[in-house]
Amino acid sequence: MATTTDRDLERAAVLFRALADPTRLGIIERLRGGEQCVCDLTDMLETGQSRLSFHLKTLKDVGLLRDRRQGRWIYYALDPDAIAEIESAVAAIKPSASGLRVVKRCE
Amino acid sequence: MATTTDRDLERAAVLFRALADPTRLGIIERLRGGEQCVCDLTDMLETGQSRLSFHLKTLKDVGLLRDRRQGRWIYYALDPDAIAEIESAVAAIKPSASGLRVVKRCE
DNA sequence: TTGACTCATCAAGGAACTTTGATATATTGC
DNA sequence: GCAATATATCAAAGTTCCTTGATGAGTCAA
Repeated sequence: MATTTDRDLERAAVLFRALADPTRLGIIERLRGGEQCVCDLTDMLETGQSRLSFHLKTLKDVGLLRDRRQGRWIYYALDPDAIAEIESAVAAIKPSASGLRVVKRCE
Repeated sequence: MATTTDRDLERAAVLFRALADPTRLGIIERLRGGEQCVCDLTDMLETGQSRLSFHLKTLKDVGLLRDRRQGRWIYYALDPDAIAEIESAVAAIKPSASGLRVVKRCE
């Protein structure tokens, strides 16, 4: 089991903070089925354009999304590596088997 | 596959926000091995008392920690149910198998 | 090249979160 | 009861995050 450094905690916190918003979770959910252009997301999420753009950038900045321009549209997609990173961050906070017992008390 | 409601997204965002801080992740990491009293956490995390108390409350308020008083000490422990809740929230953002293909384009 | 369209960026205001130091509360031992 | 200890709570200040409306930049078609 690898040890967790301060830098790991920082990175995990950054990822979790990116997920700490219902609008951004809604974006991610809509990208589960594959990439979407911003126009489709705007329709689906019923949100202002600059607001959506802000949240897309937030997710992209931490590596959760990739984007690609095609003509006048820009397509966003989930980055599977970042999703895997989140899964491992969650695995790192799961109680260990030995943790099911009390292992220490103040004397 | 259950559908995700706005309320689910709200709740998931609340959980992720609680995890979006390195100090709180440090607390959780130290509780993986079992419950600890605040005094031990203060020593380990080298942080001010009121600051630690604030973060413990933040984690407890969203259901991630439980506490119990024993004499003059208060012991905190991870709540396994909340950890499971986080795991399912993460599972809900994983790309679906069909999402590996592009399923829709703007025309 | 002009206009329409799609999206990003910027600035300003407001809201939410965090830290700090001071004070309050509960428990224990004397 | 009193003092000491462990922890919570509160208020004030600082910091970060979010929303909104306005503007800018890239692309296409005529």
